Amino acid sequence: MASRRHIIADDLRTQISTGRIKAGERLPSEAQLAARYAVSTPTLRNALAVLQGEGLVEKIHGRGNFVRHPVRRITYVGGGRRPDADTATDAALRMSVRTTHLPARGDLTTLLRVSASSPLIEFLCISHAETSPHSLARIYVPRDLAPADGPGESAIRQGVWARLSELRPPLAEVEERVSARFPTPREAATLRISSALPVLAVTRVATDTAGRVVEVARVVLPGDRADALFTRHTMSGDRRTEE
Amino acid sequence: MASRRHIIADDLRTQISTGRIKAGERLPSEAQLAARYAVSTPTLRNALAVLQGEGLVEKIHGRGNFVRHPVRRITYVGGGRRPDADTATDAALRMSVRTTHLPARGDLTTLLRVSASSPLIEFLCISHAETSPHSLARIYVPRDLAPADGPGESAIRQGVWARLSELRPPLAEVEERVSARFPTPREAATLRISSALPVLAVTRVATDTAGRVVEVARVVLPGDRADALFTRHTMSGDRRTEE
DNA sequence: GAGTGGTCTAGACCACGAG
DNA sequence: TCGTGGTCTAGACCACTCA
Repeated sequence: MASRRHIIADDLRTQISTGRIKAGERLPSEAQLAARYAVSTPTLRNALAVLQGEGLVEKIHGRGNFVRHPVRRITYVGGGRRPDADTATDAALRMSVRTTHLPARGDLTTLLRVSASSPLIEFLCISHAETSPHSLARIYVPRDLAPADGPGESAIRQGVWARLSELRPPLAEVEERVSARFPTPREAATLRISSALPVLAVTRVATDTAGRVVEVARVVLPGDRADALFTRHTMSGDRRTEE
Repeated sequence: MASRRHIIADDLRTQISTGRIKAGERLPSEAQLAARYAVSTPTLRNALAVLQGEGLVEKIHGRGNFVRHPVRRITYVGGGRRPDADTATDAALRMSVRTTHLPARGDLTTLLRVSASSPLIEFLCISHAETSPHSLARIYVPRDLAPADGPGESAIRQGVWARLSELRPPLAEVEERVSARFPTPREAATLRISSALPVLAVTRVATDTAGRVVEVARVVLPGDRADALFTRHTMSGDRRTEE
């Protein structure tokens, strides 16, 4: 029942958790490890894939396999009107934003409840922490809701979200659909992760009190270093609808 | 940039979406497909893994690869006090429940905020729809909150959740942490999915108005056929705490 | 038992990163 | 250039399903 990859993964896992291999250290090369465990390279790579999925090991092409620092987990906080995944703690993450004008098409027309070719603005946000990118968000807003084109990239960070929050009727509903899947080749390249590692994908639809969809966001987070957190406070006396 | 597996996956995907291969149909055997595309079996299997991850194809050991019916998606509804993942629509899913008494240990002590070895009850819930199992939930409740042992399995469905809902102070907070990861070998065997397919894992912590943790649930859903849905209604005039 | 997928082998060749 | 990981090959053998 226990396949070889799991036996090897278990062995390496205990070596990591007991500190025999320390965080940040490089593992021996895959060829060396394959020789040590007397398995072929694909099998050894499968064992490493298990550890990657657990967030214990990070592969870097051309350099080697590294033991991950266990702390580095991102938390996407749901239910809000945040532009992007935020770490709960440090705000010291750089974020790059690229703005694109485009017509509505495909799923977006359904989600935003607009007609095809309706003008949209896409904000493509990539946040980095330290060296590696770690979240990708594509945010779509009907163009008439977006701020004027003038201010340029730098103003977006405080600009768009503040305006959407304050100049518009408050949001009535935020709906977030979360799924676990593999990244598209495009997403894998952008996030610099293996396309064999699962990602957490969040599709967020925000509706204002008038029932208009004011924002659709597609957030992709690497599964090995991110969680999504949803909290619901039930006021006392508030009977939740049981349906 | 386009690897062979993706080229093959793209070809099969269009054959499926254009209806040349219909839902429910069996694909040719992997050996036949490998011969047709002139690749080795591992490469062809990688191509099928891509489609599996997209939820288009389901492998059944000893039988073949089948085109999935696109409708069959489960939705886990967050924020509630539901025992398990429910389909939004049909209640025609069988669920088996196994009850186990066990002492608190590991993460559970932290999550439930009880001391180690504190008595717990575990409800292991497996829900089936049609032929295949499609969700696994392990629910942990402090033993003094659980109903008397008497009623037996059959009463649990309406029993536990009704009691927890009504006999106790109402829940004050439900916190759900979602992650994308690979299943443990145990989970893969229970859900009858490949251990190479990502799952959506939800850890739900429910707290009552007295601040006591009354339930911890670990829900595992196959990523290729499940989403989690979280909805937040913001009352007009209700300024959400901006952190 | 025949046919299927699941795992593994022992290499090969290509792409990336660093000196 | 050299060592690294990324992808692929052409088989082998085992486990599962069904007749």
